[in-house]
Amino acid sequence: MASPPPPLPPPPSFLESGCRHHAYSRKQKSLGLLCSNFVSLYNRDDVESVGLDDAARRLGVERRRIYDIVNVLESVGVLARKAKNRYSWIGFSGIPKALEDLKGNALRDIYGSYSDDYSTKVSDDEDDDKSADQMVNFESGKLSPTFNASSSSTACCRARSDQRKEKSLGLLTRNFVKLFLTTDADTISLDEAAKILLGDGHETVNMRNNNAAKVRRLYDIANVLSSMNLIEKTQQLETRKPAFRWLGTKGKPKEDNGVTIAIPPAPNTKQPNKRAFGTEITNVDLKRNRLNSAVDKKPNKMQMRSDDLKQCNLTAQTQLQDSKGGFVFGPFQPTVAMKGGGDGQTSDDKVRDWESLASSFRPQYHNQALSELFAHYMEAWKSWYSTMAQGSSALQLPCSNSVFNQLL
DNA sequence: GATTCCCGCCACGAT
DNA sequence: ATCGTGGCGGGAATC
Repeated sequence: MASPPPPLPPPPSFLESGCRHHAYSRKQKSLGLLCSNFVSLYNRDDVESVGLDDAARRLGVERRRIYDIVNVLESVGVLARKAKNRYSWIGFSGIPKALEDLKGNALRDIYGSYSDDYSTKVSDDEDDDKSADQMVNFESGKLSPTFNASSSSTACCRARSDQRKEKSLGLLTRNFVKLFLTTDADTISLDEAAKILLGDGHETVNMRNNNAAKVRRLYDIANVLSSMNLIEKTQQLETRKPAFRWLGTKGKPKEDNGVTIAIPPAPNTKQPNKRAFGTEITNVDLKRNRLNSAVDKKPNKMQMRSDDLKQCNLTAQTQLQDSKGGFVFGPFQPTVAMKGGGDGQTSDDKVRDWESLASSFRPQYHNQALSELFAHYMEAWKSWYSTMAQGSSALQLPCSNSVFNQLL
C-alpha cells in the first residue's frame, strides 16, 4: 500500500490565532482531545513513524503531554516504540491484536495463579508486565482484588526502577484494560480500578494517597481510551457513581445494524452535567517549551475559536469490518457502514455526493496548521472512499451526514 | 464538598 | 553535563 505520501503539514503557527482573549478552559486542553488530534494527525496510510518532537510541535503542546498519550496508545497497540523519540505508527488495526494479547495474558495470570503460589507468579509475555495484576471474581461479576506482585516479600528487594516501572502509565493502562477484558462487571469505577491496581496491596498509611494518585493516572488513561472510543463514561447503576464501560473494538453498543457513530457534540451544544472526553482542543507548553522552532519564535500558545475546534475535531466514531473480517475501526476513519439499510441512492451516487462535498467543503481556519490538517484529512478521506467504492460493490454509505453536519 | 485532571517540577536513566 | 522520559501530586476547574 505504497501510495505517494502527501507531505505532512508544516509546523503550525499557532500564535497567529487571534483568539487569545478566550478564558481558560481545561476542557479545551484535555488529554482526550489531544489524543483525538494526535490520531487525526497521524492516522494515515502514508504515516509510518511518529516523532515526538514533531507531534508536540504540530499539536502545539509540550512533550510531556505527548508522552502521556503515546504511552497509552502504545499499550493498546496503536503505536510501537522504535527508538528514542520515535514510534512506529501501527494504527487502529493494531488494537485487536494488542487486546487479544492483553486478554490472554490476563487470563493466564488469573487461571495460572489458581495453582501457583502468588508470590512466584510472573507474567511471561509482557515486557515489563510483572506486577500489579489482579483477580476477577467471575461468579459475582464483581471485581475483587486478591493480589499483586508488589505485595510479595520480594517487593522490598526490587530495584527502584522496577518500582517506577510498575507505576508507569503504560503498565497501568494495560492492567486497566485487562480489568475490563476479564470482568463480567458492566462498569468499573476508577476508584475500584485504582484499588485493584494499587501497587501496594497491604494496608499502609500511604494507601489512601497512593490510591488517589493512581486515580489521577486512571483519569488520564480513561480520557485517552475514551477518545479512542474503547471505553465510555457512564454511571454505576446503584450508586450512580461515575464509572467506565468497555466498548472495545465493537465501539458503542448499538441496535445491531452494524452502524456505530458516536460523534461528539458540537462545542456550542449544551451538554448539561456531563463531561465529554476527547472532544476539545488541548493545551500547550508555556514555560518549559522546547518545541519552539526557528519557524515559531513567539510563545507557543495555541488558542482556537470554538468553530475551529469543531472542525478540527474529526472524531466521528465509526466501525466497520475489513475484508478479513477483522476490525478496522476508529474514530478517525471515514464513517461507513458495511451493513444496514440504504436509502435508495446507489453507492456511486453517494460517493459522488460525498466526493463533491469533500472537494467543495473548505472550512476557514484561523490557524494554518489546522487548515492543512483538515485538508489532509479530507484528501485521505476522499481517496479512501473512492477506494472503498471501487473495491466493494456492496459498499454502503453513511447512514447520515452527521460527520459533515458536525463540521458545518 | 467531591470529582476531575491540567500542569509542570524534578528524578532517573541514557547519551 | 545534557537530554529524553515520565512519575507524581498540587491545586484549580468543574460538577
